[in-house]
Amino acid sequence: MRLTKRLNYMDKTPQEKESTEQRIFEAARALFVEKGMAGTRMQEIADKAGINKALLHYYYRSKDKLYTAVVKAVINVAIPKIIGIFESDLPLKEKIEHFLDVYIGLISKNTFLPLFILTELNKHPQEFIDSVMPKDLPKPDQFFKQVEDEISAGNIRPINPRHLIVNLISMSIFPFVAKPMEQLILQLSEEEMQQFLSQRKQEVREFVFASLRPY
Amino acid sequence: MRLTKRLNYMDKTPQEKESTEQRIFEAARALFVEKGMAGTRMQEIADKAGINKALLHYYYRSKDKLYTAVVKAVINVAIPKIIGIFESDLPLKEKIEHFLDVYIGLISKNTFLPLFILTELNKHPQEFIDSVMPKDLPKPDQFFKQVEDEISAGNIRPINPRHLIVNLISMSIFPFVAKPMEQLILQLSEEEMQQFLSQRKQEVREFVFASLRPY
DNA sequence: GTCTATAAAGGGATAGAC
DNA sequence: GTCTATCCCTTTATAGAC
Repeated sequence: MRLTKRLNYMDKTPQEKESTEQRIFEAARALFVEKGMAGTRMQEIADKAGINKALLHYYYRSKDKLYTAVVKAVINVAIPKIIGIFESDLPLKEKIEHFLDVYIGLISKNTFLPLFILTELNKHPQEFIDSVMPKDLPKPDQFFKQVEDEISAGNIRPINPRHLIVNLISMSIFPFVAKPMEQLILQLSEEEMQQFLSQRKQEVREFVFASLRPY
Repeated sequence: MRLTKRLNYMDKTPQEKESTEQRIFEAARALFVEKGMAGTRMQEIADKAGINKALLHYYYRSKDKLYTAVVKAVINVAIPKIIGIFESDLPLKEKIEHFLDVYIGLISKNTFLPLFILTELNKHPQEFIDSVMPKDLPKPDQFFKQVEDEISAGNIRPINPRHLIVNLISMSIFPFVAKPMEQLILQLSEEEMQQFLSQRKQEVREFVFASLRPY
């Protein structure tokens, strides 16, 4: 029985590529993210991984342990990725554009992921704040300083950089997560909605830059 | 056996206040919203309602029917409430302020609700678009016109009103739903985070108004 | 490591008394 | 309307052969 620790579930060392353990993990990840812990059957995971149910218990002792492994891996990959973008060396406006590019691109292809992470983090908030924070989590300090410099230079209006980050993330992630809700509210057809979402990147960019204009 | 239709789960006619059926519904609502359909046990619902498991099946024939009743009620209350605010008779800026007031107030007390609605709507998007849309769903047309009038009058810069609504909703709801995630990203303590969220109303107001300034 | 077979527990649903 | 007792299918977990 093995219970391998893996920080990044996307890591694939050449030797063990497509090992049974990995196939199990990947199948579990996909299903848990889509249907949640309680909504996923061990049998489904086994089927998707192309192996037998008993093997799941051989590699991961219980459903609970398998689930926990998935949750930790997913969150430990996603959070640093978000922060990482803010820590690049680009100038502020390019950084914001880059963030919107990468983000809106990623999310529109991974609809389930944000909801899964949000739900999970809400279920055990303290656990993750404790277990993830101590690590090598990058800090958005550089971004904060950059914003303050631009304010001092009179290039943008005064603004609390933390709220700016939260506004950016909110306007990038939420519309995709809440797509069906918005479709209801805005009364758009599927095609119109698709069209609407494809405009987001440009619209958010314009909205934010307009807001940052100095008074 | 009864299967009462109730549009608003907060309705309580004086006579049947705290009827068994209502207590069941309310217990089910609280648990389903918090833990989802698959994550909630019929036994839990019975316990919370202070009655026996068999009674659940007496009032609602199956778990599935009970769940469906809850989901429809919750969504049929929430969506019109969101749109309703945009249809009031206030001038644009007051309307935006009113929206932020009501919204940020409501959501900060009901953390689970938005995630539940989003998850549900993502699971059966078309079903709800069909079953909710035909009804008396108010349309945000008045708000759209109002925005266009202000643009024509030169009071605000040109902006697509749909994106404005989505920006407002995103910046209001998301930060509360994603509280633990933001705590990780911004590296704030629980108290600092509480403090941060209490500033949201004012910050979003300022951010939006700054963005709407004419060029 | 991987399988088949089976135990053990969990949980939705119903029967029937009151 | 409400309860107790019980059924029975589903699902997790283990035993043991290969």
